[in-house]
Amino acid sequence: MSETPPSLLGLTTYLLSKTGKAARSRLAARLAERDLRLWHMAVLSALVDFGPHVQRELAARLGIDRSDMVKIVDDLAVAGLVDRARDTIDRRRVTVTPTRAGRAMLADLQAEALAVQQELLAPLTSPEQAQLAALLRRVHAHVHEGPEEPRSGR
Amino acid sequence: MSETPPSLLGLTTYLLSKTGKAARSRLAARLAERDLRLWHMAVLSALVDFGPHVQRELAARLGIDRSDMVKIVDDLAVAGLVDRARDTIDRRRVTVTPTRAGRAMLADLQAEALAVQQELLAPLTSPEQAQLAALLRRVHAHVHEGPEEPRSGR
DNA sequence: CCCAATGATGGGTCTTCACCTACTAACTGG
DNA sequence: CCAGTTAGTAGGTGAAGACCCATCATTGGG
Repeated sequence: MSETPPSLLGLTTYLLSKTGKAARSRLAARLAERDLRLWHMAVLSALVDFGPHVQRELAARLGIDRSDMVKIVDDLAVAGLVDRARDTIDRRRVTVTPTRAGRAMLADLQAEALAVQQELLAPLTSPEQAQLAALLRRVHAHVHEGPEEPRSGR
Repeated sequence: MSETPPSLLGLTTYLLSKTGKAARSRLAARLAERDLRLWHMAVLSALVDFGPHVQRELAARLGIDRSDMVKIVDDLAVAGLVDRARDTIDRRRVTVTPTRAGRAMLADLQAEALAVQQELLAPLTSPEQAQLAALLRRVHAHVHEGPEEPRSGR
């Protein structure tokens, strides 16, 4: 009765879009419990993986506008998850560093992400989950390097 | 330099979210060239797959609000892709039927979706693409039956 | 010492999206 | 034939996202 049209289920594009949306919204819901959004997690990940960044580098790495990065970093700073420090040699720059609380929070968020993942991929066996991850990783790498369309007109 | 943090790449949740977003936005861009959006395609698919629907059934099947469905059907009707007809025995109901142009358009859109799919999944071999589709189909079926959280608060 | 470039901000706009309400026309059961 | 319910419709709301610009402090080159 409430079946999805088979025409759509035959399109991988559609499946990716739908399951992706489910993944995003479920993870976002978990983050929201801690008053965080996906970008907050992305920023924390970048800081922990690659070490302290100047704000501008952070924005460039994650591909978002630097004025938006300001707000994200601000949220994280207020929550005590990162430290913002003026660079002593170039006082225009602000170096962002993860705090201990920030690292702990990231570990927490990663656990949540894994929980969502288990919930989402429940019907797949472990090797299948790994295979899905491997395939997606390759697709992601391909998509990420050749974004094709910077932004469709507004 | 603009690498994505490995912590994120290790999370299937993240990969799904990202590739899903890429799939959605690319397909949406193709549809936009015809002044259509994803829901328009979904409605056409439902009509062609399952035959004419009363508007309310359409909304229920696709899981969207009936007031939003009104606008989608209206767009399609204006574009000549569907016919709206008052039910003769219950004149409150409006039966929506795909026109010949609507069917042709859907075929067109499906071709576009396949093109996007080829572009997106280029790094994968054919059997790998099939495998990805099969895995995603199972995940989608699972996600779709147990939505868990109807809607997180607003 | 001045000027152009740079980094961080704050502010604002413009969409999209999901949801929700109220209203009208029409049907149905008592 | 009246009351309550249902279908479609119009409209509004609020959040989220991506984008863009003006401002201000700072720096570095000439």
